[in-house]
Formats: sequence, structure tokens, C-alpha cells
Amino acid sequence: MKKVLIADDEQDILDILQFNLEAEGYKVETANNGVIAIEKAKAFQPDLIILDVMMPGKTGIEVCSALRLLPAFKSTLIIFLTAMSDDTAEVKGLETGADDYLKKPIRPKVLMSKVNSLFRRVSKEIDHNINLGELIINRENFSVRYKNEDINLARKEFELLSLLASKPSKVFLRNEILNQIWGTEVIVGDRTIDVHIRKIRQKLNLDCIKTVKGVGYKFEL
Amino acid sequence: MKKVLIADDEQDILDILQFNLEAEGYKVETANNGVIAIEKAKAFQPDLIILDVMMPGKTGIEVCSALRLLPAFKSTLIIFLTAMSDDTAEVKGLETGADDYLKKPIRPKVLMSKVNSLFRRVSKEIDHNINLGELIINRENFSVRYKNEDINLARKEFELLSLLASKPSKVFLRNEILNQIWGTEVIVGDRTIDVHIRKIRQKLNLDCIKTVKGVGYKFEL
DNA sequence: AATGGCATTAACAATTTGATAATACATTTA
DNA sequence: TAAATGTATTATCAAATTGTTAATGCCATT
Repeated sequence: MKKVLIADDEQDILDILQFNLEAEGYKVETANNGVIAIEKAKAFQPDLIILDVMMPGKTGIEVCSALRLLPAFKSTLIIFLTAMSDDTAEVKGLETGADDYLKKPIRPKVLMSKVNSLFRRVSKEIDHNINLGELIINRENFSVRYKNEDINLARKEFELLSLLASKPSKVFLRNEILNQIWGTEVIVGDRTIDVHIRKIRQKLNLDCIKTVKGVGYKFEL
Repeated sequence: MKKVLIADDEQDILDILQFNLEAEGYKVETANNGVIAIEKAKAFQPDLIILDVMMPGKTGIEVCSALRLLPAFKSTLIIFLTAMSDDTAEVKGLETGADDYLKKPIRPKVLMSKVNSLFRRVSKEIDHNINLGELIINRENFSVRYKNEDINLARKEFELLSLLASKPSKVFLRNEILNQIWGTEVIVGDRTIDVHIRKIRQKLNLDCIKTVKGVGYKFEL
């Protein structure tokens, strides 16, 4: 079940949004201001955050920028709520890294169609992407990003990392790995895997591949 | 979701148009005059721009001409709003490169039918154009423009570039490429793709085709 | 028939990648 | 502690892959 966090200083709006979202099966949390929104976001780990732009204290835009700095919120969906009056807010909002915006007064149907279509959009991308906080593996682009920097992995290295990361915490036996990546035909020596593992560790400079002695390897952040 | 920019100096008109467009699921931005319209157009990158002809400062026609000079707006839809009185405006407007015009007073139903039908018309053509900032690929005329200069690509070169550019960042496997461009019947040698790639790189003089060794090629600006 | 443009191939150079061996290190076991 | 076992690291070489250039054959046009 998808989780949505709503932040607005008007209780009415919170109620309306919460009602509608819950009616469609989303799990909802609310926050009355920007500071609380950030706290709740960290605790609740929502898939979508709806942020009012004008809030006392921290504005929605500030909340958004703050969250985007955290790896856990790199790819969280964010929608802004703006009052009719603020004109430039929209442009600025999208630049800050929001995925969409919504103008007040809110019409539930418009809201829900936006929310649903955002989730639909993301669910298509999910096939190709393994998203692990600061580490993003994209099978379509054969790319690996860590802390927003591209890591250049060779083919076998990529396949190996990709395999391990596809099921974090699962221990892959050396045999399993050989079968998955090298196939049953090719026969390679024992040290081959180690060497590739080492290169990945080196390039990634991140201790995410654990050795399980006598058994195999596993991916774990 | 399609993006629409509306420029008019009358707030009433902006409100009416915005309301109707958003009700149909368009993402809307507004501008009160020509200068702001141009700024917003650049930032917002709308799919459709609705321009009032009579605006203080820059007229809609001037805005249109200015935008059409920029490659990013070569194929953006533009609709003019004209008062009953201006007679010649329509003709002039279409000459400047507008796709349609609308007479005031505006009737929402007429507006929406025009907008929708324009998008429908374009959605058929959209296959023909790939627009990537300074690089414009037009499948209809087999033409490629880079920085407003025509690049002359041979057929296979064009198809290849066109394929890669159709999904920037996606890595196309050599097999995929062969299937898409040469089909399954024809069998060509291994170096054929490379040679074409090289020629494209040479002619485009732009480092946009990346090699992913052992995998394939991808387009990336 | 001659020309010019294009697609393909051949041949070779350059580069990248993968596998292995040799060695060093770490952990467990006797 | 010494031996045994398993893994890490490094250098090195072989193999695979791609880049480049020139040459060939084809086709349409003149």
C-alpha cells in the first residue's frame, strides 16, 4: 500500500486530502507545518509527499530542497500545493525537484488523477531501476550512480553488482553466481569472481558487498 | 500530461482558460504580457501556447515570431486569440507560424475542441520529430538540425541516429540495432554498425553517442 | 558509359575487458 | 602455534570488442 504524507497549515485541506486519498487505498499521514513534515517524512518514509507552498516557518519549497538532499528522498514523489496568487512559485517549485504541482482551490478529481498518474509513471520505471538510497542501478542504461556520480563499470562487473543488488541481503553462492553470469557452458576459475568483486568494491568505494566465507557474497548497504 | 501556457493581459480570460484547460487535465501556466510569456515559455517548455494578439508591450504576433526563432519552439503549438475587430490579424498570425486562432469572445467548448484536436493532430505527427535542445531530428523530412544548421546524413546514418535518440540514455544492444534497422533477414558484418556510428559522430561533431563496450550504444547529450 | 553517393566489407590498430597465476592476508582448526 | 582453508590483491597476458581507414560493389543520375 502506497504511503502519502500531506503537509499544510490548514486543517480543512488536510482533512479533504486525507479523506480522498484514503478512499483510494492510500495510507496517509499529515503534518501542520514544514518542520513537522520533515520529521514525519523521515519516520514514515512516504512514497509521495504533498506540500503546501505557503506554510508558516518553513515553506514547502524549503522542505522539498531539504528532503532532496537526503538520499532516501532522492526519488520520492513530491507535489506542491500553490495558491492561485503565487505566480512564479510553479516554475520555481518544479526546479526545486517537485514532480508536479496543484493549484488551490483543490478539486479532488484532479488531485487523484495526478496522484494516480504519478504512481503509474513510476511503476513503469521501476523495472529497470534498482534504487537503494544513494545507489541507483539502471539496467536500461547500464548505469550505476552513487551519490549522484556516475560509476563506470565494465560489463561483467555491472552484471555481478546488478545480480547481488537485485536481492539485498540474499547470499548468492559462488555457484549461483557462476551460473547466472557465466552460464553453464563457460567454465572459469575460482578466483575470477573475487577479482570482479574486488573491482566493484574499488570503483564503488562503498562497503556494500559482504563476503560470507565458505558460502558466497551478498549485497548489503 | 500536456503543458499549456496562456498569455493575455486580461486576468478574466486567463482564469477562464486556465479553469477549462485544467479541468481536462492539462498543466497550465499563465503570463500577463508578452515579455513574461517568452520567459515562462523557456522555463516551462509548454506543448501549446495560447497568445492574445493585442497585449501591451509585445504583441502576440511578436512573441510568436520571437519564439519560433528558437529551435526548442520550432514545433510548439501556438494558438492566437484575436478580438472580432482585427480582421487581418488571423491571416498574419498564421503566416507567422501559428497553428490556429480563436476569436473573442471565447466559448470554452470551442476552445477545448480546438485544443484537443490540435493535440490529436500532433500526436500523429509526433512520431516524426525528436527534439533535443539544439538537436532536432525530423523523421518526416529525414533532416537533422544541430545549432540551427542542417546536417546531411545518409539514410542508414539517419535511421541509426534517430533510433538511438528516440530513447536518450537507453543502451541499444547491437542486436537490437540490427533488428530495428536492418531487420532479421539481412545479415551484415560486425563492423557495419561501427562505421555508421563513426560517420554520424564525424558529421555531427558532437559527442552524443556513447559506446558501452560489450553491450551497445546509447545517445546522451 | 561516367560520375557520385552510399552501404558494406576487409584489414589492421587501438582499446577494453576478462581470466589466471602468484602472492599476501585472514580466519579457522588441529 | 602451525597448518589448512578460504579470500584479497596485484600484475600479467590473452581474448574480445570497437575504432579507423581504405577499398569494393551497387545503384541512381547524368
